[in-house]
Amino acid sequence: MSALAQSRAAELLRAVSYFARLDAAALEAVSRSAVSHHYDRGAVLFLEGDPCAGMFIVDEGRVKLYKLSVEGREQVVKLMGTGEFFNEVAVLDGGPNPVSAMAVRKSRVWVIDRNTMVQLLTRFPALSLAVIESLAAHARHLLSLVEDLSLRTVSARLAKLLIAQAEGRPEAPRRLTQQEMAAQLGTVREMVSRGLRNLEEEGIIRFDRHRIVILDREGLERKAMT
Amino acid sequence: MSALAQSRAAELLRAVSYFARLDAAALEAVSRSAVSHHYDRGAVLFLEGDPCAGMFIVDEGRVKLYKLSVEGREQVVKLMGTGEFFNEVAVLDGGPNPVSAMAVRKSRVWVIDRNTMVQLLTRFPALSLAVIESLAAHARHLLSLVEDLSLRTVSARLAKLLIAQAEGRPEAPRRLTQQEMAAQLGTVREMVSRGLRNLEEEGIIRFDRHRIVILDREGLERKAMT
DNA sequence: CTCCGGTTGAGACTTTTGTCACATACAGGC
DNA sequence: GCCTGTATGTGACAAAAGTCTCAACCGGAG
Repeated sequence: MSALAQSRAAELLRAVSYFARLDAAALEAVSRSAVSHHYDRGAVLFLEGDPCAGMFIVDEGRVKLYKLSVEGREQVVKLMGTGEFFNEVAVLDGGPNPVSAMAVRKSRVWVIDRNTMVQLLTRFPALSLAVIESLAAHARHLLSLVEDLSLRTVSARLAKLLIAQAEGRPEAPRRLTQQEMAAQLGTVREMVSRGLRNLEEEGIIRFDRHRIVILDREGLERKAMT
Repeated sequence: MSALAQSRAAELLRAVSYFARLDAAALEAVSRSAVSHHYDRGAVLFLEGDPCAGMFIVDEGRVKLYKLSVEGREQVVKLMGTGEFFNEVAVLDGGPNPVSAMAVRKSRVWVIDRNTMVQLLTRFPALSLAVIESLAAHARHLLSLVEDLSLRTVSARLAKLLIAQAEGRPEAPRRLTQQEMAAQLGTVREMVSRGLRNLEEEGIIRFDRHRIVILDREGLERKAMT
């Protein structure tokens, strides 16, 4: 938890996609306000319902935003990677954090407290545009999640996830455990296990020592729509 | 589809909550750009997947934003009333409309096409703040919808809906059909019928000639959390 | 008053999803 | 190689949600 050296901060921030269009003054102001935090895998950044924890920007690592049911089932809302904002909603409306956040691996983030962020937004209109873009992307993602949860079966959601994983990075085979997939799909591990088994029996996927190989992309896409 | 007389438009816009803080110049610019449309009950304003239909502001009436499954089941995403924005997401990211929109009763709306809206946003930073607020509210609502769909039973969602209806307007008894409730809850009419029946048997609600009366608010809230 | 469309109540049944309980299987650490 | 914690496969069930079908009800329009 240390203030960033100015030049270093500005340089890092420039790499953040949403900040790309900001002028030097704005960048400098943002970097002066940001505090860098570090979290180990599994560390909780903040909890849903707590007072606004401020604006977060991922520098490096991976953070999951999630909700828990009373019985302890987890729904992952979104995974945030380098250069992405999160918790804008609480910052902007002043309400409590709408979700919980946990590092899924060693991560470094910048935090800007709510008051500071609000001032920055009024001083630098270009920053507003950056936040608007981030919010719009967030909203579009949530709408698609609502559609999936309400109108698609678990197997269809699973097929979609496999497709997304595949095109996300053809190389970086960050393999998810079935438990992680289940949390993203809003179901339980067993359903994922059975879903994968079915896809394998139908010849749509194949397992190469625990890595999933897509044999029939067409078929998978067909599954994904229903 | 007619351009608004300037003074009238500005006056109406001033009543829109999100525009409350705008100065006269901004209001004037917005009103000059807005075109008023009228839709009868059941009319479709735009469809999901079509190219951005522009920014919409409800003047009067009620518009539902919804998604349809391939089998035709409907999930209502949000109901928009007087003074609320919608379709900001498509306007801001330039993508297709993320949902469909239909008037649930005779409605009048203002429409601002995407290019115009983008120009307005850069010219009037205060307008950006208004859009940000609207987006944040939208996102918070969607997060709660995701939570409900993924982590709550249909009966819990129903209980929540009854509570929301009750405090929405204690007087205006806009009564929903079971079909409409089902579409909001992401389920089918029969489930709503049974859910209501159960609540009645448990003495939590009562029917006063098709109007629902809450007898045990506590009990209802208990149902709503599980 | 009567007819008619939209709405509601209900039973029987199917499908989907989630739970429980174990048996393997696998990857490192030692 | 042997342990051990995590990850996975699976069957048997239980519960939740959805489908199908029909009867009954209700509130205007004519």
